Amino acid sequence: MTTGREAILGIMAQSAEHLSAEDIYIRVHEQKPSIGLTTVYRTLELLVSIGMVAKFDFGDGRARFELLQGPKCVKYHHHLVCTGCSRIIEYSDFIAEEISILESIQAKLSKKYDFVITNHLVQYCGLCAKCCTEKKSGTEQLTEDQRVLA
Amino acid sequence: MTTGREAILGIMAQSAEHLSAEDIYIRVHEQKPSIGLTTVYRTLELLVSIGMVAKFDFGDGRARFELLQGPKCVKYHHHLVCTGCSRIIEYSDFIAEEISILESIQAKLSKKYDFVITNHLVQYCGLCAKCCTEKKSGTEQLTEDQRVLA
DNA sequence: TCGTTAATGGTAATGGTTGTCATTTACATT
DNA sequence: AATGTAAATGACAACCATTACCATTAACGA
Ligand SMILES: [Mn+2]
Ligand SMILES: [Mn+2]
Ligand SMILES: [Zn+2]
Ligand SMILES: [Zn+2]
Repeated sequence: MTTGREAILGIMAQSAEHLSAEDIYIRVHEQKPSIGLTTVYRTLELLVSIGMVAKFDFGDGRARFELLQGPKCVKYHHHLVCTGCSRIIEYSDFIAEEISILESIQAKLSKKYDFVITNHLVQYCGLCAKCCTEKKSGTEQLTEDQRVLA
Repeated sequence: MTTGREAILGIMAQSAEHLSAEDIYIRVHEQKPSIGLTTVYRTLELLVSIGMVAKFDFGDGRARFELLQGPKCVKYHHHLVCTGCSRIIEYSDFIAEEISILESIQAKLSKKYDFVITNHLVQYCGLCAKCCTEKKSGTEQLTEDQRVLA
């Protein structure tokens, strides 16, 4: 354990969730300017490999990371993602009923296909209310543009 | 609908699943060399936007696509992914019990958070039997190397 | 303090994906 | 069939998150 790794873990423990590697780099850099972006990537890779950090892809072209251990950490991270604005809602209301069935299926899959299953991913994708109305008005504007050109 | 789009759809209908954009480009190029990679990307984007094709990220750095409509297409694509060799198993055995609870939760999430939810993603991640043994022996070799150097 | 190994950081390279723009195609109209 | 217009296309360049490289530095036990 080095000072750089401690600083990165500290940032992840106190910051909001779903940070990108660059997000973390910027915050770590503020309090310890000697740390480079490469080290952030390497540390995150290490933390993911030992199961201390989860890596997600929400479709916006960069990976997102969140701490799995420590206070105010939840075991399961199921997400509701807006494909319009990349807003992420981490719901916990209906997790319980999901978990039991997911774990049951995990056991069956592991046995049938001879896999060592380490984790799973559940993600709902759609549009939030704001993006939904924007998309509608956006479509209207597009047809107006087409009429102007016609 | 253009000839290029028809060719791409034809390839996706008859090929194995989980093709990357370049996979599709290579196959389309064989039977229609005039089609470029850019058109493949643009067509896939279009097909995804109208819900005819699903786009997945299995963590190997490139997007994967599969047709959602037509014969031999299933409605739900839940995957078991090996993080070692990127092998993908599309299981269908235990889907039924998943679907009902996922749809129930989708309805609750949609109502509570005011989202229009278009699809969801379920993915189990782990190591297949082959990669699991390789990883163990790989670790042993690594320690042997360390001993040789020591 | 010293020595060895692992970690680091700056920078270049990688590679999937997207942007640009001149040219071609599709298709409705004549 | 010929024509006109908007959409689609393809070659190429640009983008950008991530990774590779390598000389330098930090960690840590002796
Ligand atoms: Mn989360
Ligand atoms: Mn599939
Ligand atoms: Zn949104
Ligand atoms: Zn494998």
